[in-house]
Amino acid sequence: MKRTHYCERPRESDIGNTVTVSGWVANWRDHGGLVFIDLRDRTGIVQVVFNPEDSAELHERAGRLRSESCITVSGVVSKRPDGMQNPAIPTGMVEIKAGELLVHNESAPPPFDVDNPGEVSLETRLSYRFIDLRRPEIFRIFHMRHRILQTFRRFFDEKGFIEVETPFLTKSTPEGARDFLVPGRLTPGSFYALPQSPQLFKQILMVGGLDKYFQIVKCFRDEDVRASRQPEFTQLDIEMSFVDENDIMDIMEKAMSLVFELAPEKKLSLPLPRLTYGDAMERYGTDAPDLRFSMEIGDISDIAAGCGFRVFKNAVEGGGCVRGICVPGGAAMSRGEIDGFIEWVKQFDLPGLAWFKVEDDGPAGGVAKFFSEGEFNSIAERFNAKPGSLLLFAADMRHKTDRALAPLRLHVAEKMDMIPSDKFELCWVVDAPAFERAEDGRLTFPHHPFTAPYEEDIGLLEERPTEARTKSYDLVLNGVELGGGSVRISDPEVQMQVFRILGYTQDEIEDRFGFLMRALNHGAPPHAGIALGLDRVVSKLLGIDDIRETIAFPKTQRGICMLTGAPTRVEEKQLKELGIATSGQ
RNA sequence: GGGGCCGUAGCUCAACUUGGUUAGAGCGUCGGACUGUCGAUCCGAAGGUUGAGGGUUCGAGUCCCUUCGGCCUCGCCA
Repeated sequence: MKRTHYCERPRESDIGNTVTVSGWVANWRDHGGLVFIDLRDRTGIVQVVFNPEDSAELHERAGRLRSESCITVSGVVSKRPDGMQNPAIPTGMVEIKAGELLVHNESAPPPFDVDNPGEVSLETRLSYRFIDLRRPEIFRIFHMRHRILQTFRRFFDEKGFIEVETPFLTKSTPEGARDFLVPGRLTPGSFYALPQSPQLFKQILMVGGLDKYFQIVKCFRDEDVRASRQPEFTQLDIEMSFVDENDIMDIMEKAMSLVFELAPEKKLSLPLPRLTYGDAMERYGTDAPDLRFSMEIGDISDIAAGCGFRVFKNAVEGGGCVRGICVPGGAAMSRGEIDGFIEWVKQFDLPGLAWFKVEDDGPAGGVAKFFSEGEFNSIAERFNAKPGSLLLFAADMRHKTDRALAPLRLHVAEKMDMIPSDKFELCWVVDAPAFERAEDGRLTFPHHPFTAPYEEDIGLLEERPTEARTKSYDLVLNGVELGGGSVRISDPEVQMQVFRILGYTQDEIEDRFGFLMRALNHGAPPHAGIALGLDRVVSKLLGIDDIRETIAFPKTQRGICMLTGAPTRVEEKQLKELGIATSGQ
């Protein structure tokens, strides 16, 4: 008995035809006489009727069927009796009168109800992912993921890109995220690392003349798991030769607009807005701004410097700043709600917030009394604050004010219901600096050390490294970084200079990046590229917050696969072979 | 590494203010009835090391400590 139709297919036009359907028992209703089986496959549900008058033997076997058993049934598609139709399902006008039944595999009682899962914990669902995946809404996620991947593949193929696979067993790079290591059996004491991204390989492919490369590829980073982060995740990786930053942004925008057509309610307007990294940091306090609402961060350090409020004055005199947001309608908030915000920002290591309300006759409450009328007017003007607004200020070093204000802006907006949930604000954040000063004073990089600075900023690299801008671009959607890229350094002198500024010795450069330096000395073309976090693209397009929902077999917060239990201990023999000793535990 | 929430039947939850007899409910499961249901209905039953271990107490699901696991978050994520 071979399947002829998917469960959702039989309709009134099929009445009288014999069909064979396969699937899982979604529900069973035994009336003593009639037995009804709702049969489910990935397309939907169809009702099968077993009538003892047709076959007593078949009816008896059907009566023993239970949820989630896997069966194949054939029978005649029949019109349901009047009044017995079910308009809730597409096949609800018909039913299959069973003539033959094949039970492939009975199911033990499922740990949760597939069609009414309620609020089953992710833990349980992932342990029984094979049951969870039978749910129509879960199938829809993976079908969408498939379509997004196929859309990208088709698009880049049509544009002349070549998909090339790069190695998973590769070289550890101590900078960046922590590596997953794989011991090399033939080279005891040596380790491969799983790639954090195929970055250097794709650059080498450009030097090799591939010209246009793409890959949909797993990347691995051994950092703490979050709802938006998995230790292994999928990137859409792109690299092109003889192009500049605009070419990459242009082609990516076209690809994204195609993908967005898969969710027709989410329209994109092209070209996407671009804002500079400096602008984003100034106005939103983050390099991944959420543009669905305004409530931009304002800076009143100049006014605060001369005001009578010691906390503000001291902050500015100590090299810090005073920055804040203006909450329209926030003056209606109670003292308790405002105190709630003050408590909330403490998780970002900010001591608190200063605040006052703007009323018809001037400032009120909080720190209002410390400001002259002139100072108040300047502040109100800067924020364009209307009566009824609430002003919230953070006074501290710039990196600390912004670390708190950026999430506070989102937090308040959510509380005030200012975020239109159907809006999709995609933008580019460009021109990130080549270097950033870490809190311990060391130089790091916002992107990676292969990012090309603007020619006119190369002179700044040595003297004022944090002011040198790069030809970089991050793609940001509703406050989430979907991906980023840059024009790469193709001049070996510049690359060497960047490594030296980062403090690498000649030996270290040769040891870690010797192959790159050699490539850059053998006819490297100008090249640029980008990588997108596909799990995030998929979840955003589906309106899902947790990327685990879009990954077939994701890891838990401790990096454990609930299905297999990995990672697990291995046999002593295996370790010995690899020359590895574990330290106790 | 830090902070927080959670863990009770297969699943989702309850057991209160203040520790008190035999830890309950819905769904599911099992048995029975039923020829038009579709989250079927009705009758009945089984099902618990309250995540684990220790402590306080006459008495612990409840309080304390440790531990395991899940989730959120800061740090981390070139």
